[in-house]
Amino acid sequence: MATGRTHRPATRSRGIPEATVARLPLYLRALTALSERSVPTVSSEELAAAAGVNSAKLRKDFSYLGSYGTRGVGYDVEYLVYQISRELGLTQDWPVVIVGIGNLGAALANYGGFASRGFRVAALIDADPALTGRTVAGIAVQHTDELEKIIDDNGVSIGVIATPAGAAQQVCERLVAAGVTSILNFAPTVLSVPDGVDVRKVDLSIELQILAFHEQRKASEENPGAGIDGSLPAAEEPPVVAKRAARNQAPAAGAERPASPDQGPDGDVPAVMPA
Amino acid sequence: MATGRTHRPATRSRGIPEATVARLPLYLRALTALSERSVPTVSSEELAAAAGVNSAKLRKDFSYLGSYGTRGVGYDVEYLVYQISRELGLTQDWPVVIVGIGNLGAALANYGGFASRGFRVAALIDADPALTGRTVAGIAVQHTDELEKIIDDNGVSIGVIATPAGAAQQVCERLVAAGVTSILNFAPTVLSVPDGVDVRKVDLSIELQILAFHEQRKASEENPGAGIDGSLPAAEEPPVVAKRAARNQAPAAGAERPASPDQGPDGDVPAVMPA
DNA sequence: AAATGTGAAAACATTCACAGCT
DNA sequence: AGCTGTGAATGTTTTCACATTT
Repeated sequence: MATGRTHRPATRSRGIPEATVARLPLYLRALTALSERSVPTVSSEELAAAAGVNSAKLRKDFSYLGSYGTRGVGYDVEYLVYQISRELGLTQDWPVVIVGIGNLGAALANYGGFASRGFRVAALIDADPALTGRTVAGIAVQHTDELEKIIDDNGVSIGVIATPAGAAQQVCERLVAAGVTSILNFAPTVLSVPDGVDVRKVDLSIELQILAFHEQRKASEENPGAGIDGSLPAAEEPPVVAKRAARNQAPAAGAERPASPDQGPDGDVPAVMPA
Repeated sequence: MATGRTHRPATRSRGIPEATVARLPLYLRALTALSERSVPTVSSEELAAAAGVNSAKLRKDFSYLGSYGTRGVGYDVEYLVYQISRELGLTQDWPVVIVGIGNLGAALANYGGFASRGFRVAALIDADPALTGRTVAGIAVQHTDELEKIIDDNGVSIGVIATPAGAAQQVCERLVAAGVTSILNFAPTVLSVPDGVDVRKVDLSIELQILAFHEQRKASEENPGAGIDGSLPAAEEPPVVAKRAARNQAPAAGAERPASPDQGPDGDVPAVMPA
């Protein structure tokens, strides 16, 4: 998932495994919930259950942070909340800009989780002049022209891209040039960035496709033999396959594609993007 | 059980590694773009670059699907598009329901990538009576009461949850009871589901927190001195390490020794939710 | 000559199982 | 007695490097 792997051991093995880092937010959320209920301590077993992992993994994860538990007792909730927050860098406030205020960008701006927990939406940016000045989630949308100034004025180092795919790379470059070094990309495109810049990607259609894969497998497990086209082209000639043997109900309006067997790049539906 | 007895080599054996499955959509997108430009063949090197991975990994991934390339030449773009689509189950049409039509749900409904590529939004569902009947992305929002009927009538097996966190588990249970076996969860909560049900999670604030972790590390690399050095003490620490972002800083609760759970609520907000 | 497909090695991640602390 | 912290074992993923095929 994480793109851009530019981390070196440098000195001491100060490196927490990436897989562990990815779970820390999960633990933090579970701990925060416990904290709100004034639960003073929690065992690895309980916390693991709340976070949806197993306890051995959790203990191993925590062991990379240090020894923050008490044998025979468990972990002090408040203390652990603080330690993990610190490890994640959430004890400081991160100003964030969101570029692309379409449906998705607006949803992100309204997302409560942003405002809490160390992140602050410093600005909303969009290329559409019709949007600038309008207010979304209590924040005025500013025009793309201002991008560099906004980044600079606010000391922004984290940017969120929620533009159409076609605009993403360009926006990315401007963000990076202006000083942003971490990007959360919602546009369905691969961003190329210089070393030292981190990119994380959230891609709806990829998630759905992964689900479809497993769903299909479930189906064929119950009903083997119903597979599509069992014939295995044992590496024959790569023919211009007549694709999509539509065997299902009619798709919604015009998502069909003409599969002319003779030639033609025939539009495979473009990788569309978020609004 | 069952499964596992592979007759012959060469063919796809059961069990494509999960890491590979997660990359197939990426390859598919890159291939689709090539297809649109009428590029007939592509090498592992080129395709890997377009997908943002390295070529050895790509070849290994493809080797799990079968031998679809031609040595000395590369891969036939159209053919590979078809093979990967088939493997992912995209040669059939998957009806999907979206539950929770707030900001996020609406954004998802409008997301173009949904309609294309084998997915079809079969229904939008929300608990708010004020919304039902209203149209979003050309689809009428229906009330939660209809959930079971909708699932059943449309043969839905994939559900998307975009409700507030508090409602997610309940919605999940109803979806599962009605026959849904794959869930894409946008609510920031851990869903518990019976065996056989797949859940994937998309969590904005987790992604941001992971970025913050790396961002923090970058900052302390340039500006050692006030870093997070794990071997040392907890207690206070001079926040505001970042080069940029010298804005506010967060709470920073006491967190001395793990002992007194007396105080706690430092106005820590709940794990908020979308919509 | 060019590029795939794949064993084998290396790196990384998870799980086990228990010694050691409270 | 209970629960953490961690080496060792196991499993998974990535990378290497090259024989094989066109």
